[in-house]
Amino acid sequence: MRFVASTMPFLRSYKMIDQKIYKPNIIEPKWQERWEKDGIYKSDIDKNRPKYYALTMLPYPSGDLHMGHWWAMAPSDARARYLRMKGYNVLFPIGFDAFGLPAENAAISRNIHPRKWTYANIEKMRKQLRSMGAMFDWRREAISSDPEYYRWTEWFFTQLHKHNLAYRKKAPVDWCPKCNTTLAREQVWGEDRHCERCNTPVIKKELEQWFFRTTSYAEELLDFSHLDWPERVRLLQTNWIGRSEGASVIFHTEQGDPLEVFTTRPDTLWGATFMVLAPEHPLVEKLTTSAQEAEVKAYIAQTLRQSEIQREATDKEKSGVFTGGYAINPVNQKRIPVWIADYVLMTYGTGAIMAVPAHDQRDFDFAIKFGLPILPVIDRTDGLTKSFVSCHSVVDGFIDAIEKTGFSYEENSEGWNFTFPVTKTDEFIQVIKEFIASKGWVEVVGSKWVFVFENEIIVWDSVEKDQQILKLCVERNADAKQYRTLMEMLWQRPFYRDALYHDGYGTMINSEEFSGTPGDLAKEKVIAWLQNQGTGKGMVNYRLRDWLISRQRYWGAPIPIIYCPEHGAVDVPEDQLPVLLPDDVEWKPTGESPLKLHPTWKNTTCPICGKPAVRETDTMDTFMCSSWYHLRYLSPHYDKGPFDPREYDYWMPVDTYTGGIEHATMHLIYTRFFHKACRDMGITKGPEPMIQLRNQGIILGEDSEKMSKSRGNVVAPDELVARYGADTVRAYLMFFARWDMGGPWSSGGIEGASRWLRRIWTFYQNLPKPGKPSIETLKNLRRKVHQTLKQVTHDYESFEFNTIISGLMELSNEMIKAGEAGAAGTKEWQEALEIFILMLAPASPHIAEELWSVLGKPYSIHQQPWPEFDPEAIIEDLITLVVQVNGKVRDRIEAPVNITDQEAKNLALQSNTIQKFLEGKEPKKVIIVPGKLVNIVL
RNA sequence: GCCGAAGUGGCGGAAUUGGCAGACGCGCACGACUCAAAAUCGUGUUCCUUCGGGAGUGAGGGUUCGAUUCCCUCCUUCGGCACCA
Repeated sequence: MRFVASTMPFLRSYKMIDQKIYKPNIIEPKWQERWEKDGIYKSDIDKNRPKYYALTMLPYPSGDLHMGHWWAMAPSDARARYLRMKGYNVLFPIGFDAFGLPAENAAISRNIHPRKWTYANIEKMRKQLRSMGAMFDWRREAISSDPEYYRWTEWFFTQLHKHNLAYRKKAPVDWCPKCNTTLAREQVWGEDRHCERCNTPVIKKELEQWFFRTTSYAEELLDFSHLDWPERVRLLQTNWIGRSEGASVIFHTEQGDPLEVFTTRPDTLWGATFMVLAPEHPLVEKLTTSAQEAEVKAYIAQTLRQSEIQREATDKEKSGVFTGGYAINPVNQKRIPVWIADYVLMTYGTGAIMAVPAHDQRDFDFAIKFGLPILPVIDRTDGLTKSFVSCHSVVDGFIDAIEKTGFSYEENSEGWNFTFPVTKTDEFIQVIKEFIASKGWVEVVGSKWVFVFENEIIVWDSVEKDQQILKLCVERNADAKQYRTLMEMLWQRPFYRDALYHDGYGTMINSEEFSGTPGDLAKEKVIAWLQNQGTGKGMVNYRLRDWLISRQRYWGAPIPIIYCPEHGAVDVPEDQLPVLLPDDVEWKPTGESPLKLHPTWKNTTCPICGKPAVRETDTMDTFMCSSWYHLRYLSPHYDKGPFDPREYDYWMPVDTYTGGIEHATMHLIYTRFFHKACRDMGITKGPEPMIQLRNQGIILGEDSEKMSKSRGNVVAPDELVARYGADTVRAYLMFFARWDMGGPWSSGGIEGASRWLRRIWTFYQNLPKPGKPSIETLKNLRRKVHQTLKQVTHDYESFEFNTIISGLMELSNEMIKAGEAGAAGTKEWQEALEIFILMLAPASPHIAEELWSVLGKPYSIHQQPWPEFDPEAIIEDLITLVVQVNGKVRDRIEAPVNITDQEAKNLALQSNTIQKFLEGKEPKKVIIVPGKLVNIVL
């Protein structure tokens, strides 16, 4: 009895038994029953009408329909209803994504069977869904945990396996210790790599698991040309798939083993001064010399341990060890050391890299830390050139001389910092040469790399020169002894830092015959050359991984595989599908599938040889179920295949798919992969499963935080429906925010929507008496009606639900005013009454049906055609001519709509208000926007 | 760090193409009805003002007769990715 005070109007209305008071709790169930009985929302194949498949993401049966479901579904339903009125044969189905962990967790904590828990929840949610008054065709309801459904989930697995798109491999996989199962990469979130469902940090486990070859479709998944999807989702998917173009280059170890690397920068090959392998790389053992063995083994052990306890995100410091082994750089035959480091991942590329420290930030950090040689091989594109001149390096008179030549500098206690364009380098060196002290040197860095000594000028253009120059420096200043490379020495001077490293595409330098190749051609030229030499080739790499689908849980579709000692992994024959889940299992979380611990379930015989064999005991990721539910809706009870091909040919593809953005890199990639794989197996047709996608935003609690039970900010739709009625909740949800944005809930706002519907109700129940309206009144009324119709039609097409309701609110305000002005009883009046209710029908279907019948119109409003606006009617005959002086609005003049520019100008100049602002001056210029505005420039 | 989106009254938000900023609603104030309250209806509501006006769409600059809208720089918030070679 929380709402005693506010339910008062309803309570009173019961007592008064007054038909004229709006009672949504009476009319809503009444119409829902009638619609159900008459079957007005049955969607059957009808080749005479254009089809429209409107799909909303299916809910998980958690047991409660929350505000997010309403926010996602109610406006989608309104739009589906609008399309139906537009003449489409609309399919708007519903079902349940009914497999999954929460059911099993409930079983563990409350000792209820997952099936019982799930189906009780479904029953409850069906009731809640019905209260929404949506046009779901319940005959097409599909539940993924029904054997008649998962029979086909298993069947799809078998098909994928037969076509080599499903495979089994041992791999380090992400494991959630709380959910006691493996997770797909997409289900691991955040910096601390936690489980998407329960937030527990995941650990790595080495397990034999089933995968789908999503990577085979990486390139095609990047093609969105057949899709009308939000840019945001396309971008998320594009980044997730992570295409990078480059080359595969084959290095060789000194012992002669090929060592393949992937690089996006083949143009930097001459700057590859060392190599780094992932600690798990197969060649590590062979490369490691006995002297380095202990260190290497310790490092490998450390990284393995680290990956289990999670690498600290704060620990960005590079680590690694030298193997003692060397490789040969194939472009210049130079011998370069091979290291191992955990910044190279075994799971990307080949698990080995060529390190180009001068042009890759990570390699640079690594080289600086371990004193490895760094050689710039790409010219800077910004021409940044720097030189620090110590006062000990030059003799008296230097600074006067350099000033005379026009160089500017910053002075500090040690000397002078120069920054100048690369074109002035020679001039700079000339002056330095003249004033260089015998125990000094001066270096130029950035766009040129030159060291000036008393007797010679040395250009730093090779790794050999690095050491040679360093030696000369040490001779002059013993402090330099501590540095292993020139770059390490230069790095100590903060002034230089921004000039030492860059990763831009500039002209190649220090690269033998390729030196001088411009940056925009460098990559392709080197790739062509590598290909010619047989040492490499162009290659594309993707960040996307294959989809790990094994789950060590009970409540999912079993993976239909039998392991035979003789024949290996054998598919369960199609006529034996589905592999049914046993009912009697132990829930205790052990880290093994409960199916594995069942005493008999896994024992079977090999379909090939008939000898004893065991079943796969893992179940499938539930994203597998949701990858094809849009197909099961077409014929949920069909038993000759996953779907009835006649239904498929009529309804597919999905025309509009609505749901949350959180699925961008999970469900929405999986379902596209699934469709394309099925297409290649001859099961589905067309390039894509869902043509148009629109995402709703998220509704937050009133405190602007995510709704959650623990926060106590959950707004329950059931309570709102009981208090205000579904029509009000629907209208308010459409009104209160942009659908694609969402935002914090406002309990005050819904009162506004409630008032509005009550006002409409009262208005239609007590229509004003006919009067003597002016022609103007009627014309204005009709204009407003048709303008609103045009706008609302447009807004339904483009998912702008909030302006649909505000437009209808405006119109209803106008209609009330027109009624007061005596418009009742005219044909314009009647038209307004009807069109308004027709436009309201998709948003608030029950009140619309009731008021439609009050108008004496035939049942059902939801089978009426959407009205067409009259282009003649929307034309204004008076415009407000805005008159500006110097861009500021100074006057507004009513003028006929067809006013000429000259007339508009005259009218503006004649206005008394404007005269005042002109102050007798002659306008310099008059800008006229026809029918809108005059701007007088003084 | 990289990529992306968004910043408009007290609040949610509106503004077809660069052309009247703040539609519609909430809230608030005042008034009507009422013994009273609720509900309902009406009026007002960006800020400042010397009542002439002036300022104003995160901040600063630019293009333009004219910028919430286009361009540049920056700030804040949110989302995604994060040693991806």
